[in-house]
Amino acid sequence: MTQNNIKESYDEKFRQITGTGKELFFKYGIKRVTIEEICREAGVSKMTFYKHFNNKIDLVKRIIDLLVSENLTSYRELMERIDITFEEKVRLTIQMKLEGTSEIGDTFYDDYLVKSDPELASYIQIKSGSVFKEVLKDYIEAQERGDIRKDIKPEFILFFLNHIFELAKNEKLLKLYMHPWEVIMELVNFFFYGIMSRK
Amino acid sequence: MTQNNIKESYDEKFRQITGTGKELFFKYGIKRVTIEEICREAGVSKMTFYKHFNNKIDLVKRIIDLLVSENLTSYRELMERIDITFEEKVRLTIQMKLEGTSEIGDTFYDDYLVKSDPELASYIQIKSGSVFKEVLKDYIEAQERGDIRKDIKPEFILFFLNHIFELAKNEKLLKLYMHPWEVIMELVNFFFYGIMSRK
DNA sequence: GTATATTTGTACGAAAAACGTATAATTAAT
DNA sequence: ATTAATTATACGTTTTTCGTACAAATATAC
Repeated sequence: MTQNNIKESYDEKFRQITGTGKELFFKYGIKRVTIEEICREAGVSKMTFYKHFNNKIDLVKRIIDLLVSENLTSYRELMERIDITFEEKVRLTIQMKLEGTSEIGDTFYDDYLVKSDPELASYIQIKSGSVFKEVLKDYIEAQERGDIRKDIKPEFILFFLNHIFELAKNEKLLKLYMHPWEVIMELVNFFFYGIMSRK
Repeated sequence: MTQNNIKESYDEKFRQITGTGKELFFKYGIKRVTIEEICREAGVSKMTFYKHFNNKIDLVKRIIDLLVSENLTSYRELMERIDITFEEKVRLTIQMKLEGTSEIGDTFYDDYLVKSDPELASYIQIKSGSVFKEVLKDYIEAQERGDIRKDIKPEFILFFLNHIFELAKNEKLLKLYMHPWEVIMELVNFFFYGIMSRK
């Protein structure tokens, strides 16, 4: 029980920094946010920042770590449920993405600074890869069980899944529907059933 | 007709710069956007920028000028219509604001740089004041015509109108309704009829 | 109380970014 | 050929941001 409150205070600062860092990065992009700004907003001195992180890129990596682990946790919880079908699990996975729990790719991978920093880019690559592998495993299992038709590559499914939201932003597509979420629905249904009417 | 195309090219650059400047300022705020970035995005050299503008603040002022004049034009067009009642005109004015035609106050006045630069702040004050005066004049006339009840200060009306959107962002208010636009509708109806049931 | 761990504020030099200007070359219309 | 405008490059200056050092302050443990 020794030094318990001290450690808590230490972790609290860590959370404050990663929290406001995430917020500001999402809003303005990594490049436009300064360390001093993060400290100011987080109510933390600059020295404390450097106690926890080497530099801005280091902070970004820690934030990515947090996001990935949070995502994986809720993804696993979802996949372990036994009260819903596989199809419903996939639909919920998409909904999770929609609600913004998994912003890693969208926010960080498109960022200018990320693109110009090859080391950071590969870090994200590797992290994303680990998630990719886990999801892929689930899909291969689902295929073996017969939840997915056998004559399709699981990698193709993941690829399509990851690009649904980019497709949904396509202007020509958006014009065909009243609301943006209708486009998503259409794409998701297309994803499950193709163009054939259900028997 | 001499030097016509040259002038057009000149104006074209002006429009490109103000256009992308407006876009970037709206997205990230004035402080976070650099002149070089604007030039890059606008496809214009830095020298050309300085042919047209003295510095970033100068560009901001020109953008405000454009916004104000655009707003006034469409406002006047609206008020000159004879096919709709005064109430409908006011409702359309609010809708105009909603659709983002009049972003001057919301985007520029809240900006950090604007706040820290007293000269720019007063410039916006004066510009807003000129719009305010014109609208106020219309409302006094409407009051004389009997479109608005006599025992209310026209200045109060304008004040409330300018604060509707801030009110609509209030979290406690938002929780009471399903959609954000419902809050606006409620506020607008409250604005017209108070709490009394219509006879 | 004292000792220990952490945070803070200030100040500072170094590095990087952005600013604003000068100059010569380029483009395009007259 | 002339004129006006734009561009590319380079450059010195100013401003911002970075990362660190050190002393003071805060809070907990013993």
